This record gives sequence, structure tokens and C-alpha cells, in this order.
Amino acid sequence: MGVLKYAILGLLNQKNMTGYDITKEFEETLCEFWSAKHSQIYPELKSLNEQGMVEYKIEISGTVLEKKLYSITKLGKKDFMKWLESEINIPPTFKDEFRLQLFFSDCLSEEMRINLITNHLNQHKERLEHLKNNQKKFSSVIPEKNTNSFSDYLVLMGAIMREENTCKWLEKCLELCSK
Amino acid sequence: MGVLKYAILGLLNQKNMTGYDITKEFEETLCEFWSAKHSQIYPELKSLNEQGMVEYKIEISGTVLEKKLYSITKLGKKDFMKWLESEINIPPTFKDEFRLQLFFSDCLSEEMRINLITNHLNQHKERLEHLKNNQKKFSSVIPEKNTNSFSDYLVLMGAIMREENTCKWLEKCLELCSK
DNA sequence: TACAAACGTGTCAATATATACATATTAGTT
DNA sequence: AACTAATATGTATATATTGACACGTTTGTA
Repeated sequence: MGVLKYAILGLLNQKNMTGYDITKEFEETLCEFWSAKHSQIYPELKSLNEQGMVEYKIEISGTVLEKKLYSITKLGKKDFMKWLESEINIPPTFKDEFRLQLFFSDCLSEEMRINLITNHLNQHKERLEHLKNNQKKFSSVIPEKNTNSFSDYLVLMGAIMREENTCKWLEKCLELCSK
Repeated sequence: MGVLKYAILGLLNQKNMTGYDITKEFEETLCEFWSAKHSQIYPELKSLNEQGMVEYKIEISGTVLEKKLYSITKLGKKDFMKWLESEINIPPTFKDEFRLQLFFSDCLSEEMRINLITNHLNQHKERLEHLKNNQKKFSSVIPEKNTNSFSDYLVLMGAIMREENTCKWLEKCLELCSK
């Protein structure tokens, strides 16, 4: 696939960053729909630099610590926009370990099955609360369309709707299992 | 993670199968929530056999073709049930290339963004139709609880609800992008 | 009988990803 | 001055996964 490449280019298209900054961005902002550890990011940045997609200048932090401040090149921007405009296909499989468990759950006692679903439901409820909290930063006003905040808003709305729907499904499952 | 292991054990817990049968099962039945190619399945079966989780007897198909008919062992069944009863955590990230695109979509013109979302919506509508077709096999009657059909029904219901919800979200996005 | 599609089992190379290993500096606090 | 958390950059090892390579048999049909 090579999606990591475009996640990094997209971030550098917003502003110049170090590998460390990018790692933080994955942890704090993109984590809902993409993730990568620094052990994957640093090699990828090296490769993108070799491909001419990004460049960097070394900045000195304090007295000696060298930071590589990366920026996107024209070539990188072109490649990023090409991906952004491309109509990707939805993957045939959304891997989901819980759904696999549920598929085999007829081996369980009624009680165990209900336990399994209830536990999962609680986790999704918690995540939903967390996402709703995130949404509070958009204080009742929907951001303007040409800002990243607006894109952010659309994605967050999707995550919230997904969690709400997942909870609804699990509650329906519990109902069917109980009666 | 090692989820593939439990997917295979779960299938062999239902009935004895060859590697080829298991591959087919992934393609036709599990594909909605797990997948694996035969190049992953054969080595995994070998490893499971070495761990004492599965065993096989060779059957002759036709005059010379040797098939390995795998079955789950007591040890395998024990390990499978332990996984099935375990309360797994939902992964922090559901990787989703489209959501990544949408997150960066403020770089696009209004028209291009609408194109992107519309195309994605159409794909999900198509998948929804496909899933609803699958559901027809449960001809108006909900299967009995202790059958695999019932588990299958719960998972399929989840997939349908998810696709419906995704369509709803994308339609809402289109609305917000247009006005 | 010839052909094709399906059956059947495997390996190899490349990519993706996670965890652990490894090291050093800087800024803030006590 | 000593300590700690955060900043900063890499590599190594193991596992997961895909697509390509590789081979041979059987069943149904034209």
C-alpha cells in the first residue's frame, strides 16, 4: 500500500516538522485512523528524502543537539495531491478480532457470550465518551470549509457515529442473546 | 497478536478440513472480518501441528493426490476456548485510508472533495446491497442461539448496520461540504 | 481425447508493523 | 547541583501479510 508515506507527506504539507513531531502527531491527532511508531517513521523519512519527496535542514537545539526539520518538496507535494485525489477502493476485509470471536461464540454458554458482548460494549461506550469530549473543542460552531479543522470535524463526526452505531449493534445482540 | 491461529482453530473446531478448504472458508465466509491467503495458511497449519494444536491424516483423492485432512486436538480446543472467552481490547487505531484522505481534504477544491466522498459513498452502498443479499439466506427466521448460524447472523447484522451508518455519515459530509 | 477449471500443497521475496535495544541532549524542578 | 521528564534520532529483531513463483492432480465438458 504505502499509506504511511502519504500520512507523513500530508503532515509535512501542513507545516515543517521533525521526526519526533510527526511521531507525536500520530499519537495525538491521527491515532483514530492511522498510527506508526518512531521506528517506522525515521526509516520512512530517510526513504522519502532519497526519493526527493522531502528535504531537511539541521537546526541546533540548545548548544549541540541536532534536529532535522523536514519540509515537503514540490515533487512530494505533487505525489501527495495525486494520492489525495485518487479514488481508493475500500478494502475487502476490515479485520476485527471481536467479530471473529462473535462468529465462533455459539461454542460459549449464554452467560459467557453475554459477558463477552457486554465487555466489548463497555469499551465502545468509553471510547464514545472520549470522542465526544474531543468534539467539545469545536464549540458549537462548525469550522470553515477550507480549514483543516473542517476536515478534522468530518472525520471526528464519522468516528462518533461509528461508535454510536457499534453500541447500538451490541445492545441489539445482547437483546437477541437474552430472550 | 496471533489471531490467524484462532481463526483456523475455530474453523477446525466446526469440522475437519484441508488447507484448501480453510482458504476457501476465509474467502467465502470470514472475509468480512478476517482474511488470509493460502501462503499464510499452510505455514500456520504446519506450526499448529508442531505445537500439538492440530493433527492430520492423509487422504487419497482419486488415485494418487494426497490431501491432509486436519482436525483440532484437545490441546487446540483448550487454547481456542481460552481465546474465545478472553476479553480482548479494542485496538486504539482502526486504520482507514479514506479517513486519512478526508482528514487532509481541505487541500482539495470543493468539487474534488465532493467527488472523493461521492465515490466512497457509492462503494459502501454497493457493499451494503451485497450484504443485504447475503442476509436473505436467513429467510425471515432468526436462527437458534446455539447454532453457528445465529453467530453468523449477529456478525452479518453488525456489518449491515455499519455500512448503513457509514452511508449516513458520508451523506452528512456531502451536505456539509455543499452548503 | 484434449482442454479448462477447480483442487491441492507448498516456498520465496518484499513490505508493514511492533517491540525492544541503544544513545544522547535539553529544560525544568527540587 | 542533582534529578527527571521530555526531546531527539536511530537500529535490530520478530511477526504479519501479500503477491509471485512453483508444481502436480482431478473432474467435468466439448
